[in-house]
Amino acid sequence: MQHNLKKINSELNPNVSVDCVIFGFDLEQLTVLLIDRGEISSAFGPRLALPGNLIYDNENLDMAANRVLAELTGLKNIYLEQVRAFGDPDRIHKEADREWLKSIRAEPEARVITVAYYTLVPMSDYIPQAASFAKNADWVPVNLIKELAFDHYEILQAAKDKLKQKIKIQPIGFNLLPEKFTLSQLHRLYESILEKPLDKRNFRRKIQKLDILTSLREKQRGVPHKPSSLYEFNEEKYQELTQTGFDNFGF
Amino acid sequence: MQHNLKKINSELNPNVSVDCVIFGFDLEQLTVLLIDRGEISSAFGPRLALPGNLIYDNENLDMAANRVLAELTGLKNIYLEQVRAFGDPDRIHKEADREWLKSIRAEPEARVITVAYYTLVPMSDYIPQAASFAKNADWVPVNLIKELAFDHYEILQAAKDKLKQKIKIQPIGFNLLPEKFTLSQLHRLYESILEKPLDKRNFRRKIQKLDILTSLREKQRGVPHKPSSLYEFNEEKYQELTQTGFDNFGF
DNA sequence: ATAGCTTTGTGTCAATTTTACACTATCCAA
DNA sequence: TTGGATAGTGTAAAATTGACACAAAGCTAT
Repeated sequence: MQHNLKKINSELNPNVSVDCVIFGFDLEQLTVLLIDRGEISSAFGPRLALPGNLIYDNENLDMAANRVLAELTGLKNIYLEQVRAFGDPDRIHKEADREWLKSIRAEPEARVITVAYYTLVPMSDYIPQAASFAKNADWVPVNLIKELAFDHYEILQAAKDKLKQKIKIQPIGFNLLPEKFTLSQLHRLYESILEKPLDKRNFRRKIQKLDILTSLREKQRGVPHKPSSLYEFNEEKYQELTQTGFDNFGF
Repeated sequence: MQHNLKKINSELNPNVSVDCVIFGFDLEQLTVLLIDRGEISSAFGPRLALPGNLIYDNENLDMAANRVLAELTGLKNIYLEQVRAFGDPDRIHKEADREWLKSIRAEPEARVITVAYYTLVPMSDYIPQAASFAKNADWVPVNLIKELAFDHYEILQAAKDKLKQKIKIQPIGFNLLPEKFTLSQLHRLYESILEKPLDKRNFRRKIQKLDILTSLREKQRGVPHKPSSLYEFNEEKYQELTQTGFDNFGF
């Protein structure tokens, strides 16, 4: 066997990982999919972490993010957008994190930079109980998160910021909702992403003007108040819109 | 000597590099600072590349970008903003690039992901002739660039896009101008960043309303036309503005 | 000195967009 | 039937945008 400077394909690269910030929306608030790392770490610090892992030497970053996400949650073929790279050499400094890495990595002390991705999925795409292979992933309301493993809290904040920006430029929020939804739900969604209240009437007017909603002849049932009508997302118009691009959807 | 899995501090990390997109403005058009790689590569492909290099294992990415920039151009203490990571395993596929790497790197075949940064500097901060240590860096008008080494052309485009976005949200363009400048120069700057014409009167109106310019009692001299008055950038007001944040500076 | 070239600097009006704001309608539960 | 909850709706004032043209000031060449 020769000098092994040139790495074999399909070998893990000990220096580069990807982490995924998967946003959901429970119709009340923004949530994010986190991995419970279990007892090993709980004695020291936060049990929760973003789904992430080292990349292989022969895969590009986008593919790696997709693979890791699939491995940890079963979510497949999700379009993930890059947030940015995080590369503080000290980003893994908590004792619990070091311990945990020892249990799962060949080179736990290697310096790792990570590339963060984010995306939006309907929460129904991932249901914890049903995902047997999932390593204890679960949705957690973003507001309740006070700390995470490694520098994942910082990553989460960066992803939130990116999302805030993005939603002003593209109508991405729809990815978070079920097929049929109400304008109020959409309204709450925007408010929880932007973290500020939006005037109801003005919001509705603005959304309607985008002309990407199809009003269904259907209403909510069983709610203890006036039922709201349901809408669908008009994919065709949406495509047009993102093609031509619209500069300003400022809230 | 022991098994050397744990890397020594201050060792180059063969897997991670940084590249810097340094924008300037020659009062006519947007420019970018490129390194001439010289004859070694010219037989095969583009001689020009972004300033960049591998990071050390013990430095964070932002610091690495700053160090590399200083080493290659002498520019110091520049605030660099991250664009994103680029990690296609095939991003170094041109023959010329491989040859060049062999001449400067210990592990030329290692898979490298790179983290791109960008910033804006007044062109007067870097003057090629004066920089003896600089490895043939020079300003090149962005419009003239058709190809670059590695995937640097793609990186440049991504940096341009980021800049376009950013300038709609923050008045960063001022970093590119000399201390005293005219509104026409600022106008041209915005046009060349946004790559579209802007109505002169409307532009001026909008800028003035920001209230971050101080009109000097001074005019251009020696120009073969009506001299324009010079302005200074009012740092105090600017700070206020970025603090409070302004959502919409849409052109 | 003057004619010609070049760029600066300025205002208005119409159309659009934004903001602020309050009451009735509809369903369920008690 | 009443009370509680949320849905749904319009308008007027203010601010912003977009389109557009001409006189003023300096230099140069004659």
